Amino acid sequence: MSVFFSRQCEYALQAAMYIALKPENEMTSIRELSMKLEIPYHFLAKILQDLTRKGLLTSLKGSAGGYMLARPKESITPFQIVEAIDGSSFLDSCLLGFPTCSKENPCAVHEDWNVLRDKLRDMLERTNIYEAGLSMKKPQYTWNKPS
Amino acid sequence: MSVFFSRQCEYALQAAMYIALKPENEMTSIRELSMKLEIPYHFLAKILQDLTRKGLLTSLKGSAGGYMLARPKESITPFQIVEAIDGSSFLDSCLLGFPTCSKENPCAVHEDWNVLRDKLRDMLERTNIYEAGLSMKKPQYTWNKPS
DNA sequence: CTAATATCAGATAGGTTTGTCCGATTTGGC
DNA sequence: GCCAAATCGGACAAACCTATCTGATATTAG
Repeated sequence: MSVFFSRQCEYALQAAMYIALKPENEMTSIRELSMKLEIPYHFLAKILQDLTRKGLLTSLKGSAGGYMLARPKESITPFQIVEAIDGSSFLDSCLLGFPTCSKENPCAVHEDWNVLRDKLRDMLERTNIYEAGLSMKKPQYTWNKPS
Repeated sequence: MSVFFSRQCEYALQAAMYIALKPENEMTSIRELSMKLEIPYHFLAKILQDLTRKGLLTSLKGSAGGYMLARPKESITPFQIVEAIDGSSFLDSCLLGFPTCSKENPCAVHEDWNVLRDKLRDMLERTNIYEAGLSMKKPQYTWNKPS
């Protein structure tokens, strides 16, 4: 059990925050991301392709190629990344796994889980990947941070 | 992504709550659980064997055999079921998937996630599987509920 | 033009989780 | 004692997720 998100989604979030800290219009290669974030190269490649298809990144082939954000770094939220990779089904599925779970036909933790889920969503939507990247003290992200 | 817990864990919680609503010392068979809760028979069998090995259920072979709770129904929390099946690693792992995440070296959502996780744990620990079963309005659980 | 260096696309391998099958064993009822 | 009904145990299959490999394509530098 990868806590909540899939591995792909975790890697996507890590990569997006990393790219957001780079100067705008500067390309970031899979190689760099893979090495700095310790993510398997080819696996990461697939994920970045996915994010590109979903319109969150733009890519450029050839030497000096790589990826950059498709939109302003402050306009992309972690939630949008999650949505692109894992989808948003966690927002309306039952914690206990009951196929039908509703206000009229609730499971034992239906309401409590609703509250927590909203907080989780809020956490992923009230910030953006740039601010999130800035807030991190991890060395993979601090080394190229503006001072 | 099965929202948070594994399928096995969801089934274990569903089954435990069901058994907790049965009269004490009455055996519940895999067949009954499987049909009422719509859980694959053989898969459920494995899970119940697991819960038995972990000391949460007791089993009896032969006709009129089945499973019952190993301890008083009010003393078993949903959290204990989760712990037995999925473990409790979700309590100390990073939401964004960073291998090392700590107060000194936090990820972007470290503190927020800590708070949510504590609430989640509290939700699973402040009740027991009997109360949880009683609180459900789902027909699978209400049909044999005391009035 | 050529070489080097990127991404792109598809096939494939490995691992884990989910789900199935079957024979063995135990228990209760006749 | 015998049969029916239940769990037990191990092997197996299917699906999904993670990860790898390879050839094709595009771009830049020289």
